[in-house]
Amino acid sequence: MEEDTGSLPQKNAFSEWYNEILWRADIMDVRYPVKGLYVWYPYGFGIRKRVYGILRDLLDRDHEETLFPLLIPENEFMKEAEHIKGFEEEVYWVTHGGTTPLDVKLALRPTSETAIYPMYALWIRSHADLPIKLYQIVNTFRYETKHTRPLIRLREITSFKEAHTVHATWEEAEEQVREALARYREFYDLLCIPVLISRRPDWDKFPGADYTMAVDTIMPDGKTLQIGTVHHLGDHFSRTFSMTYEDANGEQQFCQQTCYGISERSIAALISMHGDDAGLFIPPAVAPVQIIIVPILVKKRTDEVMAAVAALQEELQCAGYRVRTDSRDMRPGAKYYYWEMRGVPIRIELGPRDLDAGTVTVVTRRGEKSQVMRSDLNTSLAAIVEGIKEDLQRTAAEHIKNHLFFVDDVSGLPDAVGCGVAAVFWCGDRGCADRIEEITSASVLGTDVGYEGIVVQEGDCIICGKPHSVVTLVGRSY
RNA sequence: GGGGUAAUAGGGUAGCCUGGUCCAUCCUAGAGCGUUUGGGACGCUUUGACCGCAGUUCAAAUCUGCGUUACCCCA
Repeated sequence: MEEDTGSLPQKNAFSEWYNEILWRADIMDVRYPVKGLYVWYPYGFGIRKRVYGILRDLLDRDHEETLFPLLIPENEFMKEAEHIKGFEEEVYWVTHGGTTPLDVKLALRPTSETAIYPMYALWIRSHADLPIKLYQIVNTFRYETKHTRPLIRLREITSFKEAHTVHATWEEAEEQVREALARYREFYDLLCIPVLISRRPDWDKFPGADYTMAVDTIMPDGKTLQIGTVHHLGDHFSRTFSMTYEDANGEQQFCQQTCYGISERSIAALISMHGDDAGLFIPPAVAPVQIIIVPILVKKRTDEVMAAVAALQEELQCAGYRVRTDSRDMRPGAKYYYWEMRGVPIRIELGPRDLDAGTVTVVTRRGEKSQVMRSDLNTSLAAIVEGIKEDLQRTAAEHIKNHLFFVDDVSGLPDAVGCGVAAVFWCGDRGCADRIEEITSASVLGTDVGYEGIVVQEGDCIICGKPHSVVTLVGRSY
């Protein structure tokens, strides 16, 4: 047994592992005295900054970033009936200004449709104004009554990236849904997180959408985590908010819309997918520190080693790496554990032996150690970074493969769902879905499944046997 | 939605049942000094806690109620 200076709960005790790694790896401080609100440590925020940097870069190709107000007046918020019904139990209201009751209550946005669309209605006049593709990264509020969980179920979502697009036709909007999904897939590829895309069943779609496509991944305990959604809104909101445009024939038409979002659940997935018993493992692309240099100091040669370390850091920085030297007065071993917990993908040790041999010692977060000639360092590092990415992708892909089961018989369903996600054929009938959920005490995640591991798309419904039923994912979810 | 358990230094804990022994135990972490340094160093000195509010009592970390927070189980 390790000393308690070191040991993290094992990852197969996922719940404990997750709770503990958040503060051990300086991601979040969960001790803020309000339920469901948490504090980002600077290191965790550094990860967030890079992850959202990637997301920004992806969207900035053809979207523009914007910022709408946090507060939404009650009259606007209450316009879209389905939307209200979906959110009314979880909205925070601002009711007073100082001690004076407000004439019009103000909602803390649970999402921003009703903040953005009244403005869109003013901005859009003709087909020449379309399409509009804007996004913002904001905090949103939901009065969660179930158990809150850092990064996963929050009362203040601190990092909600929401995009809102407007199109002339339903088909164009549908095309945007496909593009958004492709963009999200690209995003999660860069984070080495494999995803399952599916169309949520009707009863589980976004309130006020024509349909909802969801991006899920599978957590270490086999439960799914929804880490992105894309909604085709049709003209639900444009009718409510009078968003019309004049088409080429001079006719007024209702706009067609989409919206899609990703939250800090993406960070939860990143942590959970790649971490291990020793701590985090952050992909180089988003690691706040990509390379940690640990000097090995012996009294007689301290100055010599420190000079070499300074030169090394300088060189790596110029090569574009985020690199830091740990010159604290600790044993080297203690530093190794420290940076492994924080998921730094590459460690370089430099001591007297390296100095004499003209080498440095490079160790990956997975523990692969190599002596590299100082003169070859740059090319070697490039290869090592590439190897780490492949390692993470392969490991993550295997995890999904090992937790996704094709099930063609009801008797196998509970076991499959007990340890992962089941792919079954389902006829689309609500009664059959209820039966599936009853048997598994899990949820029907969705149809139109996008995952390369699934080839057969049609078969007999697992409940009623109806032919030409479609592949459907079933799983327990967070 | 329903139930359960818990809250003592920065983190983890003992003490609580049976109130007084407690200006609260131990591990870890923090600060200072010195010796060390290729996988969690050592010595000396030192800082630091009974979740909040009410109640019972001569006396509360300990008993009661409420609140807050956290975790677990079931739907």
